[in-house]
Amino acid sequence: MSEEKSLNFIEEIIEADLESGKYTSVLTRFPPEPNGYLHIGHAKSICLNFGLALKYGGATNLRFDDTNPVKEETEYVDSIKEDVNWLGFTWAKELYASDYFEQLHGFAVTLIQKGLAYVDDADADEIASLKGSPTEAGKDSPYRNRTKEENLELFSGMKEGRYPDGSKVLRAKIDMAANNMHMRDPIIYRIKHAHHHRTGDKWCIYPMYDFAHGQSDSIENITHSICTLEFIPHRELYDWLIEQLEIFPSKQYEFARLNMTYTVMSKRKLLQLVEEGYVQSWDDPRMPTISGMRRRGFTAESIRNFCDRIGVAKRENLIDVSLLEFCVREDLNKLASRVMAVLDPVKLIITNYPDGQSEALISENGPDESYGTRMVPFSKELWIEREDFMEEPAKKWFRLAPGAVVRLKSAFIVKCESFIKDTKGNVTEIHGTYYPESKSGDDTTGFKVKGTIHWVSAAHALQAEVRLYDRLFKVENPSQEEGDFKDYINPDSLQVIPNAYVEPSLKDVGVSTNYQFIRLGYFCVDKETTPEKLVFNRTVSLKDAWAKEAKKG
RNA sequence: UGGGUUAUAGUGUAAUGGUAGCACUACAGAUUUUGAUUCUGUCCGUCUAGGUUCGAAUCCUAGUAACCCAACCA
Repeated sequence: MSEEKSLNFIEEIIEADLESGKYTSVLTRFPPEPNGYLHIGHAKSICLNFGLALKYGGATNLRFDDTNPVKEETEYVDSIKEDVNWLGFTWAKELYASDYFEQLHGFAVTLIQKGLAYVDDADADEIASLKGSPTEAGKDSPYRNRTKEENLELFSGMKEGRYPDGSKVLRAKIDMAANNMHMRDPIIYRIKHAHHHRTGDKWCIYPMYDFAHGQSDSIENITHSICTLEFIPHRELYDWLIEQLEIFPSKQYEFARLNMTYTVMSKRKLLQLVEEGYVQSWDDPRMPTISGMRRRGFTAESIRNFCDRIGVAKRENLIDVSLLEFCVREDLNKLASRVMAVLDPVKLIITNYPDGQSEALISENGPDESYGTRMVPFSKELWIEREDFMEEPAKKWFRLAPGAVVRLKSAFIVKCESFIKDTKGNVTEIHGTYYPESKSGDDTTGFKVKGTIHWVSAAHALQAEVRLYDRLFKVENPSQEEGDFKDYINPDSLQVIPNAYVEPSLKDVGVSTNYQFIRLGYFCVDKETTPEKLVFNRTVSLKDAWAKEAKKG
């Protein structure tokens, strides 16, 4: 009696296709161009394509759409494979559109032989001007009526490298007056004397997207070819080519791409951020790239859950990043061990605790026994969070203040007796006394304290660099603002704390392990951590009810 | 101004002629040795105007708004 989850529109199509017997199984594909790193928008597509195959017992190919050699690189191929894998998906076949160059060339020859394609000598500007406009029909190219023989000869010359880049193209012969601009004799092959990351210098003509994508789908017998909304106008051409070529009829379906608040989601813009140094790399933890989010400490599980929750439909959307943060906290809450770290330290001296003494206290690693426990050293001098002390306590303040009492997590109850300030008025030391009978788990005092704060023993603490990340942009939708999207970058998206203190149990941590720094947030070990220097990334803060309360004034 | 696509709480997404539901957010409360988690509750919605129907988010008509299309990019 599981609750039936409603189907998205693509699932409805698939179920209808399966039921009618049109197909007996589904084959999808994820078709990235290897010209950039994958981002959370791709994750939506990956989860959709692979998820559909998983749900309906089919398979998914990973196919690189590598038809433009000047933009594509092996580095990107490698990162894409790593990201898809990390997200938890396994492709049936690793394929490349370039694997089909020979067949694709054959298809082009077929089209010419059928009188459905011609070689055009016009240059880019001429072709564009003859194309007309959305409200105005195009005009035929003067080369449109060449004979099949002439076209065959010319196309063969193109292939053999007899012509320079841009001097000729092969166009499908469809309808220069079509309402759909993509049907006005689209270019299907162009000359590029460029080195291809896989085929090397074998080719100097390359198919355009429209003459590669659908044909590759068809060659692979893809049943449901799922892409984003902006390809809707391409579908007519997609179907036309398959029909004229008389090949396997793959079908294209379009869904709305993901947009998310406070970030940008185009490879072009992300590339700019990297190249112009607004972020340090594609995997900068502020980036919405999969590698950036991974480095930031997001889990694959949480990203999959997010993609599940945002749904699949055809309307434009702008997802609130707080949903992603919710998914991340939800998963990390289950899996992260709790430890103590102090980011903005101020010293707390327990005046009635013996000098030079220390003791190991048992602390739970999580909310229940399954997380286990660890030992944490306690001593006379502790670091606590500056923010946890208020000289003149606000209303509803549960933390430290002159005369106030708090529990030190997993340790003792302390009472603040006094504090010292420097000449600038900054608190430099807080003095307090502790109640020896109030030891955590063994408290016989009967005191009820409202607040519990975290701490680390000054003598035992480890120094660490902690990097706090905030949203990359100051506005919800930077792409829709006036002017350049880069004008809206948040200058405070990265705050580095060079000398935070963390408890000694973190001495030999493994890169990318997730922790909860109690009361502060989820953090993970950055790849730049060395035996000499610990580096943590804040994945996401904890929800902070006090911050809200404080804002009210 | 041609063609295409889409309109349901603040944000997403269901309801396929029959009680407008779910999640996030926001707000309020309970529990809490994390002001976390957990739990409970509250606010808020069918683009507009007509029509068909016992009954319309859903069907019809006319509007309106948003997005996409004129790269030898994908």
